[in-house]
Amino acid sequence: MGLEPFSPDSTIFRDESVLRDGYQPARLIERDTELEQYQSALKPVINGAPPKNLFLYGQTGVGKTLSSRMVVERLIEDQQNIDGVDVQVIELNCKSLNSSYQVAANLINQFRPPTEQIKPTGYPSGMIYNMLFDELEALDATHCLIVLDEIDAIGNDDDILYKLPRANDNENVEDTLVGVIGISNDFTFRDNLSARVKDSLADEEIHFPPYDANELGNILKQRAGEAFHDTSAQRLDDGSYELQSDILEGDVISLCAAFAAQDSGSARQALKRLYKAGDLARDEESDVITEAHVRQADEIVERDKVRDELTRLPTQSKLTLYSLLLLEREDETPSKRNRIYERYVMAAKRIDADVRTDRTIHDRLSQLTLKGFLDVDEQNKGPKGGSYYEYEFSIRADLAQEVLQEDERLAELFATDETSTTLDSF
DNA sequence: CTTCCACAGGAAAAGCCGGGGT
DNA sequence: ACCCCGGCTTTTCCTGTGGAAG
Repeated sequence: MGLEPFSPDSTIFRDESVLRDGYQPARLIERDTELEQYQSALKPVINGAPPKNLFLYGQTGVGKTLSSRMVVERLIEDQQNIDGVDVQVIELNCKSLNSSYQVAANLINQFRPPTEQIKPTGYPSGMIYNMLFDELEALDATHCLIVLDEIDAIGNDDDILYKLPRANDNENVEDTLVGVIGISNDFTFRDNLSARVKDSLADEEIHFPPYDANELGNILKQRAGEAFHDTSAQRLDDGSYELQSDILEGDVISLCAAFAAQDSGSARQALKRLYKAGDLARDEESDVITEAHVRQADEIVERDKVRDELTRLPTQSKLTLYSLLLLEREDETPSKRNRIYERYVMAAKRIDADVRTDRTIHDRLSQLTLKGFLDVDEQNKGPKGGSYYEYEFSIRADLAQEVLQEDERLAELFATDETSTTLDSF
């Protein structure tokens, strides 16, 4: 087959990395209140006082990590001109760390040179904290701020969130003033923290609300100005942006913003759509990004997201979906729980999975509905039928089938299914 | 210091049943 | 009177921990 030669873009993207995750814009917009709050919460540090412990929370893609990084950078820069204050900051993403122990071990390794790294397991839990305290004590600094991103990953084991904020009070560390900044996507995480942690960790809480369509629009304009050819963004006095572009058709930005606002209020989601729309235009060798590209991009992004969530579902939920898929094929949807359960039992037996009771499957169905995969319709026919729910797919059935087929355990259901359609012998 | 086991605590599942709307 | 929803309680299962034993 003939390959097209690679050649750099001349029409759409000037610098597409601007639209990627992790790009740090020169200016973080639409988060003024939060930045201000954050900065003022760190003021004690500059005055040489013990730092406050902070807790930042809000959904993904609302600027928590970026805000934190910017404020911290600014702090480090400014403190250089101030005598008697020397701040060190260490940042740790706790995403794949699910215990206090692992967080502590990783922190220690961040302090140590590569030759003196410790193993991530094996030490008594008391010792690991002492090692961490020793490292903090030995720091050549007056303050140490520890930023723990995605801290909700550590789950219920919140020991370290008690020990670190209290390190000074308990005289574990005396020469360095320690402050903890926790960042979390999970609203319930804070509530589930033990009382002693809640007390010590959250001197101040900063809430990051989702962006509205207008705010997302400005963020997109700001980035678009850098990302695309023949496009420039101008910041106005009121903080909003004005865009001039030969690449982006009129409603492209506001449409991306609207889709993302409706979906989650996440800047990441909005940027993804814009990026994807640009991709589509490039693939078509179009000179402009049109509204149609955005609609198509939205569908793709949305589809990928659903796909992702579906893949992660436990086997029992997938079996439940499979049952509904069978009914859909037989034109029996919407369908009530009993009918779904019949199919479920057969399917579960066939792949040798545990067969749950109908009560449990009922719960699964509610969950799936809550997640937006299914739609439910309440029926009530009185004495000659009673009341019950009818379920049907809210997502496209072929997408569900696609994902289910990829599941190892469910694969054989489809394998036999292709050759003989004996399943509807009931 | 490792390995093994027992135990606890929590989460998922099962079981129970009153209620709601027609 | 029909039917099953959904809250509540009980049971079972699972995982992680700490302590004892090798």
